[in-house]
Amino acid sequence: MQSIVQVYYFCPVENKKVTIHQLAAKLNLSASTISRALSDHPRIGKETRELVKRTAEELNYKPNTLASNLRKGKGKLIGVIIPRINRNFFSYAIAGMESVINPAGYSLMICQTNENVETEKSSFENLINNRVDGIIMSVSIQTTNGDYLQRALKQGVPIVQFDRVLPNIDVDKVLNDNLSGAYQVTKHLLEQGYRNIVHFTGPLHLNIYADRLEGYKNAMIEAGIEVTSDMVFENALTREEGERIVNEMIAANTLPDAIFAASDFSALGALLTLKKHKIEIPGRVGIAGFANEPFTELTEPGMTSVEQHSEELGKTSARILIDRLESNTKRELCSLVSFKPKLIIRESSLRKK
Amino acid sequence: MQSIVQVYYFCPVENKKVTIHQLAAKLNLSASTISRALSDHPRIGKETRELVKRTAEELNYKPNTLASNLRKGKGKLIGVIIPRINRNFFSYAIAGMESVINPAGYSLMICQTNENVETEKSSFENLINNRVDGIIMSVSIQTTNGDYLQRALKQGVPIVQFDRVLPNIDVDKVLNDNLSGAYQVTKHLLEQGYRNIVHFTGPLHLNIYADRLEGYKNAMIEAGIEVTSDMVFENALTREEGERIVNEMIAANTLPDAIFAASDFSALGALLTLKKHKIEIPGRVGIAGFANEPFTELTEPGMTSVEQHSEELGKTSARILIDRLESNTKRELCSLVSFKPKLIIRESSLRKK
DNA sequence: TTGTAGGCGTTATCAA
DNA sequence: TTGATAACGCCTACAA
Repeated sequence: MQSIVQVYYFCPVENKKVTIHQLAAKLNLSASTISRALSDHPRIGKETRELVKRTAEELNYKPNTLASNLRKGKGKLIGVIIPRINRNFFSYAIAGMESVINPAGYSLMICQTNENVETEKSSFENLINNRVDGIIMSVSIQTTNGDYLQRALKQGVPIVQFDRVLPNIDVDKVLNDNLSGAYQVTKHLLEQGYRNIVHFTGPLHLNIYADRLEGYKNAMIEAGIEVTSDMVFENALTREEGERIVNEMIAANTLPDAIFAASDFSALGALLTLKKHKIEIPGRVGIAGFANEPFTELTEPGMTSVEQHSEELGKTSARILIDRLESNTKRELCSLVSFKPKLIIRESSLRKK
Repeated sequence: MQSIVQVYYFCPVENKKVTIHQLAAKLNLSASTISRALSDHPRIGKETRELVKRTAEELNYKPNTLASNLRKGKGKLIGVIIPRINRNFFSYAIAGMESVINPAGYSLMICQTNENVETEKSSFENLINNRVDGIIMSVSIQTTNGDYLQRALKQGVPIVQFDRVLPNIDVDKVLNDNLSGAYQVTKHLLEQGYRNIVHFTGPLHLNIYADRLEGYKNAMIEAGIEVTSDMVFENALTREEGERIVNEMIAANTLPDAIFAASDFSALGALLTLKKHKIEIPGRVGIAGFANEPFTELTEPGMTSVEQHSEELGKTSARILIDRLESNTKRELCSLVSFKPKLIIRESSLRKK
């Protein structure tokens, strides 16, 4: 990689800041009249309004949202905190939020934590200090408790948690039914004749991984299979971990019948490693992931996974928040919405054809 | 998909907003003293400062950034406008920006336009009205001119354009050398013995597609091959378009030797369609994309593409902007930085082994 | 229909 | 070291 730097001519700056007072002076009106004209207040002459708007345009007036929000006490702004914006699940969730929030006249302030709890806290503070109307969030992998949220809650800033949520905190929550998703996957694997099914999971303080583990266990127990601790791999979310674990299994000659990973990425690592070693999928080992990342459709064999309706989750989260913001009556209840995810069966787990 | 709704108990709100005046009253100090204490002003007693900070903590005081920014005239906030946050290129560019901007004490306000020029304009207005210190942006596919930027520029809000930039607008620019990237790809295909190479491209008013087309043409001409208009497909950026075009080629029996797509997605559509028809890649048709999306590594055969160093682009854009913000001397020049992208050769174009 | 006055929460200036 | 005052730009009673 190489970088070249060139320079060229520049457009000069006129540094005059136009306010409603400038407009007022120019038009021999009062600032309040300008304010009313610009905000389509009813009590104003039609001609005045148009004159003001025209002049504002000419002078390149830009309303100062800061001042306006400060004065009004609030400003149609919603904060979003998520672990990563480049995860399919989250980016579609954001698209869903936008589709609800923008038409309602709000804007979004998006923060990503990169799975870092300190970043999460400071983003949260930042949003609160910027006086957002509400916050929609999904916690990082490192986050174990929500004490830092409590104080904001008391201040009356509504929070909606989605997907990865914290226990013991009374806010609206929008979830996937991870237990059901994992149960569906595991049951499917069992139906395909796999018996010794292992599970790749993540930090179990996070609801999503705890629930997926639970769903897996439920299906196994239902099939009369005991789940022992050596069947559950806890730090197994990344492609690299998936590769590492499968390599170890191959070396130790302990390959299971099937792998159900709580992450598509570790499932990918497993799949690629098995392929590299010419181990047949789904014949010798079946594979299933979770989240239906776009690449699951492209691997060979295609990877069985679980679709989580992320856009719907985003929409619902946004609707609940806006509902709370716009209903003046203070409600005493929180809602808990849960979406049932959908098993997407592909060849990686289809032993019986 | 199904959704269940439940409700449960709720945590009540204490709706008292704490300001520096509350703190002042409580401590029998003046608001200015509180302000100074909280912002670590030098002219303040150590004990007072600690007392104030402790009390602020106790009362759950949150500084009002709006008020502070309004008063100070500015607020350590940088706006980012991009087409889509879930494109690998852009999400890594953002990661790069964050890595520079956060340590410098700024925050990011991220807006995605979904390739819609109206959304782009309103996001832009919104950022300006929120008095961001500067804006880093990449325009949408629909954007053909930057008139709406000019007025903001005159107001002195610095703008850095990256990747997809507009001509005739004097701002700092950070680019990929798309011409070089496309030239490298095409030359590589030629070296592999492909002759009849077609090009999938996008709207040619966008620098990135115009430049890639140019690079492709340069290499072809250099090899003594004339590029005729039927060799260039203009609306060919999506997977669906890639599929459609290749299907038509197959039906019309006009398959080329190789396809160089300006987008990995249309290259993917082409690749999958060829595979479906059992047309050999790279034997019968060679394929190359652009952007090195993660899936290019996973297709079979792996897809040749071009890595664009998006994180570096993001970092550089951020550095240039911050530099401009923090250098008090007004500079008369804009910089133009260009990164040379890197050809990533995979099997989809490797006819000679 | 328009103007006046005051304040949103903070900080900078000046004085004490 | 601290306090009083004014102002950032806007909005909203209230008065005219």
